[in-house]
Amino acid sequence: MRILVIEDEPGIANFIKQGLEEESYSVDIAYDGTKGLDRALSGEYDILLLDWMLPGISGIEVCRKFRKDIKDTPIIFLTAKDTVQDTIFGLQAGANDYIKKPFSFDELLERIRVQLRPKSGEHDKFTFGDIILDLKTHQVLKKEEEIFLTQKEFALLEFLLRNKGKVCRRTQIIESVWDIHFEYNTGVIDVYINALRNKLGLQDSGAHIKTIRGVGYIAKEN
Amino acid sequence: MRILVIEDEPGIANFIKQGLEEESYSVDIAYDGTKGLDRALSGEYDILLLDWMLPGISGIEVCRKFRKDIKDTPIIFLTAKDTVQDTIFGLQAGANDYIKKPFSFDELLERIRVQLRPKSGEHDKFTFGDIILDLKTHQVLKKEEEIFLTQKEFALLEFLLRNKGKVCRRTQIIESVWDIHFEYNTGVIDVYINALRNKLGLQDSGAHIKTIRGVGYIAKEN
DNA sequence: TTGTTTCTTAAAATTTGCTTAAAATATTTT
DNA sequence: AAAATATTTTAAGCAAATTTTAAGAAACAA
Repeated sequence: MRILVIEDEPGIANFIKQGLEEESYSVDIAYDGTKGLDRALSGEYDILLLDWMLPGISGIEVCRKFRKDIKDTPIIFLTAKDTVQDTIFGLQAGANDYIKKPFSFDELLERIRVQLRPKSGEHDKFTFGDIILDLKTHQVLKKEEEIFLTQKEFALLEFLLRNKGKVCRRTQIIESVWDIHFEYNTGVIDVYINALRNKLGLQDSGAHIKTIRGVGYIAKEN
Repeated sequence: MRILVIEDEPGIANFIKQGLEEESYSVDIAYDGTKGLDRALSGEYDILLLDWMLPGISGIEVCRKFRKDIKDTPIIFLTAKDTVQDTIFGLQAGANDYIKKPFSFDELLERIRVQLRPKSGEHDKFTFGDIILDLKTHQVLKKEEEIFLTQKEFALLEFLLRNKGKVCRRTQIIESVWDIHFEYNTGVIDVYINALRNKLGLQDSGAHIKTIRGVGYIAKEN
């Protein structure tokens, strides 16, 4: 993931760069608006962190001009203190989020993750014991042999494996796999978990789907 | 952590409530602006989720009136679709953040965490002697090994550890963990404390749950 | 001691999940 | 278009785990 920081104060810029690199993002810095806009328009970045007050063109100008060309790269504004008004102009200019200085680094990280989340589908293969789920070919293999899963079964398994080792709450599952964002009272999840467990033959595979009562499920390797 | 959801659509409200409770927040719902404002002004909440369109007083009015009295409780607006303008009014009225409907539950969670973090160091891991409680994976570990706790056991331990070193009164416990806000005469707490002490094997762990007669319990490290 | 509070245990009540089968939808084939 | 097939969802009975109640034993304070 490539991040461009457009920020004139070297102290802040380097602080951000260093921190993000520790999180294994790849970070470039531009120290003024003009250079920043140029680099941003190269289109090689996944997200922009944009200071409000900049020499050259102001942050908001950069934002506006950038948005004319590139619509989908998220922009997060780094606004000074209390200027709600700035924030507002920023949002109107096409920013996706804003964060007030001084901010905690964790906060910045979470903002970035929120913006990056929908896009980041890095993996195209997941392993689970002796089972392999391949997103490209949309296949599930167990020791060379293919296990045929239906759409929903596949989607559910994919979700569980994206979160391997972490608890998948029922609400998360119903959101991600079934795309139901409000009320639900259904036992579908149970039925599909059951189907998965049967089809995958998990007994001897070094993996299992554990149920956590009252919460959800977790895909675990032994 | 107590959260008040002010939202007139029961479907959405309950969905949020359920999801947040799975994350072990304590959630109340108000179905219109007037009631919502009343409850919010009681000052017992750590964060407000506020719908824009409400019967009674509008969300923005609630926000404005609330901010006159209480400055520091974060407010997150749940705004409909694309109305940037609404967002902007919301921020001017004193909201801290906004999230567009329909939103993914994960995004809401991160927004909430971001708001809560600076205030009281919202952790996702707690330690207690040689025991680690992990909120993300919903696991309790003791020297690499997992200790399986039920929902209530987990919630109780979490509450004790959030208040590590501080006395937890029985009323507080029954309110936060069992969500009982009135009279109670039950021995559940005792039963669960007992279960915790047994399951956690606290003898040699450098930690213990001390009972304070007539008052409650306290989780202490030696 | 005496009365109160907490501990411990076991059983009752309740909730939650599993498993099936059948109903409702979608998709493919004829 | 109809029939056949496959997928997805609902529903219901059963099983199992969790939660709560209750009651006697133990610990504590006065």
